[in-house]
Amino acid sequence: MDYNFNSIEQKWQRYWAENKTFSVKEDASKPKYYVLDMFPYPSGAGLHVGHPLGYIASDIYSRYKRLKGFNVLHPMGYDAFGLPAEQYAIQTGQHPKITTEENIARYRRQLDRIGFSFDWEREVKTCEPSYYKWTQWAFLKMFGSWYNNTTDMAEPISELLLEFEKNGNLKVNAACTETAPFTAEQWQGFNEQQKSAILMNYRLAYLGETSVNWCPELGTVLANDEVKEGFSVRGGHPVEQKKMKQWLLRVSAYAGRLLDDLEKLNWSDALKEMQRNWIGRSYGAQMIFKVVNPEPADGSKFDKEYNIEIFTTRADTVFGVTFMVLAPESEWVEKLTTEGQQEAVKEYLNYVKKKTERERIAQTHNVTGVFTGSYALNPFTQERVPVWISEYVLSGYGTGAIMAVPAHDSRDYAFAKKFNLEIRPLIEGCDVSEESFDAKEGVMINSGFLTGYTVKEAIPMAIEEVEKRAIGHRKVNYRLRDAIFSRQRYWGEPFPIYYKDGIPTPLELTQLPLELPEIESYKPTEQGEPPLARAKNWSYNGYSYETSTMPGFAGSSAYYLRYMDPHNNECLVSKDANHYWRNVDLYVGGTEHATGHLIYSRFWNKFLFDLGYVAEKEPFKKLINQGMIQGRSNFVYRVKNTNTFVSCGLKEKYDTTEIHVDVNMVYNDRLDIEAFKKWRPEFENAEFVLEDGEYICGWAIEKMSKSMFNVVNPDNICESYGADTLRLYEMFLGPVEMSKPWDTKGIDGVHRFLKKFWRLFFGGGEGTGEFALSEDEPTAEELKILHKLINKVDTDIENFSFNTSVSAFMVAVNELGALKCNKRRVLEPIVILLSPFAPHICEELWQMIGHSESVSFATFPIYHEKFTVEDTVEYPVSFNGKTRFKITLPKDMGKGDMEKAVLATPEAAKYLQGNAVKKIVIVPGRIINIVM
RNA sequence: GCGGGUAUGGCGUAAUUGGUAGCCGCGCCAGACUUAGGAUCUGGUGGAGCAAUCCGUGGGGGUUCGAGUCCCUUUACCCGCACCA
Repeated sequence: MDYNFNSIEQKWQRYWAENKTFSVKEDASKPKYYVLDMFPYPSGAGLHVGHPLGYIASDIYSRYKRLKGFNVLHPMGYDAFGLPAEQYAIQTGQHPKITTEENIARYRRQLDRIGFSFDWEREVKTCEPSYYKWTQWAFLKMFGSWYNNTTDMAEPISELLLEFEKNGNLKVNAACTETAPFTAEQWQGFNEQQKSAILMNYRLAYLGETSVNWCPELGTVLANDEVKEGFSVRGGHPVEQKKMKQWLLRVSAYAGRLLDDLEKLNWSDALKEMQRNWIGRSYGAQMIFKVVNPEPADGSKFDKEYNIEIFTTRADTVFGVTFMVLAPESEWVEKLTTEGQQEAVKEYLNYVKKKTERERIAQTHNVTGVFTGSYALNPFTQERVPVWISEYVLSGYGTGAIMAVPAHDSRDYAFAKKFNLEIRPLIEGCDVSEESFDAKEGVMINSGFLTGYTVKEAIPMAIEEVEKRAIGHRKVNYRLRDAIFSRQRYWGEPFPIYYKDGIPTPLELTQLPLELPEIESYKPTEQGEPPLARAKNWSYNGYSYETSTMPGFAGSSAYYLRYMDPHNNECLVSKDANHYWRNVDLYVGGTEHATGHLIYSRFWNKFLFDLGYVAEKEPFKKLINQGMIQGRSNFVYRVKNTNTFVSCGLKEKYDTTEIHVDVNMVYNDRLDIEAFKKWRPEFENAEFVLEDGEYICGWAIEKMSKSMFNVVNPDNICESYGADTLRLYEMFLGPVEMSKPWDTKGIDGVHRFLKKFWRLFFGGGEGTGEFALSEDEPTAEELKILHKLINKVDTDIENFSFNTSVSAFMVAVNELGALKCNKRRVLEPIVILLSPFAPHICEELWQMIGHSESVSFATFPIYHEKFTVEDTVEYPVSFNGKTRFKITLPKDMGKGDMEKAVLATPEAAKYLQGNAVKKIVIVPGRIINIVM
């Protein structure tokens, strides 16, 4: 009987669906295990062979854990809000919901064909009101919370209100937007608008006027992780900075915890490092520099005293400050610009404003700046230093102002050189004539009380002195900024907020979900308002709703929680379900979410943890980043101005143009000429110059995409080889974490393995006869093969090393084939072992063996060492590290006896040639080395 | 510029974690069945040499009886961040 994978796979996919084989419920009698894939955005292009790589790996792991007796939660869903569907809607007028539903249906068909063990009853789609109700709910919870730095957690804003009424904000230690101090009396005197504005400074989801990444092409703002090198990640359109009022999430409040808790996670070092850099913690001091009146004669501007506050990690270098620099956007700029410098500063600010983000990046080391006319006093030396403005100081980091120490900071150095400012070295023996000395090492000079100390000693001493003199304080700074949370788009979650007399007011929780209204066109309005402004009769008792929608990461931030209890209409996830499933044990997905989704999700989870809604501090315990599968493109070579194509090996002899050719018409780099002629009308009469009667195509590794004609569709692979072969082959290609090009060539080897395996059940590798298993006792040799395999597969799966497991299966099947072994007691356990990798064929064989239940309910076989351990060991014998001969010795022989046995051999005498033995190194079970 | 990673046959990779380098597969070579089919099966396949043997894990150095594995140094490629004070 032949291995008919098509009918087998259809049969079992139907069986799993009908019997709901993979449906799970909370079950206190079993340990839980939660395996999650990053859910896909259902794009119009469908799946290519690269997409399922991670899904296959996680599916193998899920099935394996099930065999090991775990209650496995393994769900799947769709990140269904997003730009492409909306762009399509703008062009065609078709509702994005329709496009999205069509794409989801296609994804589902493709996924089903690969035989995943998802519990589809738990499917979520972020665009459904029953789902985004809980996205909106979380937003309202954030709106209603503030971050208490003293308790280091989020707390309800109602408690903050009580405190305001009692003591004002004087005792409040919050992560908030800078707010002027006020007393209880003052608070009570504020009107509604004022109160609302102040509270906004404290809320975790807040409306703020900030400089945002504005993408004119897309007509929306973008978060920092959605912008790369001045272009939008989606679409690649230019992005500029713009001041706008936007909703933000106070992610920065959690920066410290997001960084510290990273330690406990079982993620790759690379990914953790990426998050560390993104959060960017630096320890230092905040310090005040007094501004002194430079021009007393016309100094009406300076009737007030100003303090410039700066942040530095190098407080030890304060004696080397020779000037100060403000960011162009700094609020001090206006205050400190003197009469005489008005024109120059204005001109400079204009110049900066005109530059786009892209230009600033391109001209990174272009030194520009202007003098304000003002001077500040060095708090340690009382020296007067000039205050400058320059774009190299960023308004978004620290205080937007710096003390410049050109001798020990390369940027300050470049600035000082350009504008001829003093460079004062502070470290013994350093040479600053050519470049600055940035390293934190050496002994301080010219530094008052710090002179003579090393840099390492001086930094904490300087900070201490700053605090003692009350001119500043210790400070930890983060690079992580609050996440911009509104998008001027249609296809996203509406904000459950309306504006009552200009005051942003939340809907009641019971009024959720606030559904996305129907509109006639998906474009922004003529006035440049978001598309939702077009909605008719869409208001709350006449008060207009917020017209922005939430960004893509809103829906994906808590979906792993929703899977635990997807149909609950009362809460995001019930306490029971959450306390059973807790968090994700294994999360599989790409690295591209390192600084986006994976930060937001952790933040979101921590916030819900603070409020007591979830049991765990971290959402994803272990994370595996699957590599990308690249495409392997094929080329044909057309001789210029002709319709003649030359084979790759001959192309140097002609003047040719390289043309991408659809890889589906190429086999082992050999072109199917007939298919090629039919591919495009212009090639119908093409002529060919062949090599050995064949047309050989050129090739290159490129991104897998439609335009390169190198997309390999998993459906086609399933059609011609079967899903089990596809699954095995994707794993066999190499470690899951590694990026690699797809090459269909090698797939035959894996397919052959399955056929060989199948044949074992039909006459022990011999024939194609009837199903025939023997009940005979297995021999020691056969048991050894089996138990070696059990051990190997078990440890390999635990280590996520699937490629080596597949190799181990191949070895075992080859060996059993050579022995013509068709014994049930050997083959039955192997069916179980292989079932996570190739579930369809294993289900079929399992049934043929005589089991009535799915192999998914089998138990993983137990490894017995006694079946694999030999009584004798063959040792390679080396002389001074060079292997010379082999000797077989009993396994339990003592080291002394082994030495004697080795030295007694004629070979030993030959290689020793009378030399004295200095020492014999014996590694039991491994090697014997004789040192002469 | 800073940070992280990788480097092994013609190719994808493996190596019980410091112990016989090259498992498994592709490709290639030979053979079998058939007869020119991108089928199947068997055997061979790191390099040099008739051979014993020698050489081999990007390059150079080191530790060790022994290094693909550990340390130093250097080169190439990949990824992330990038005026972060």
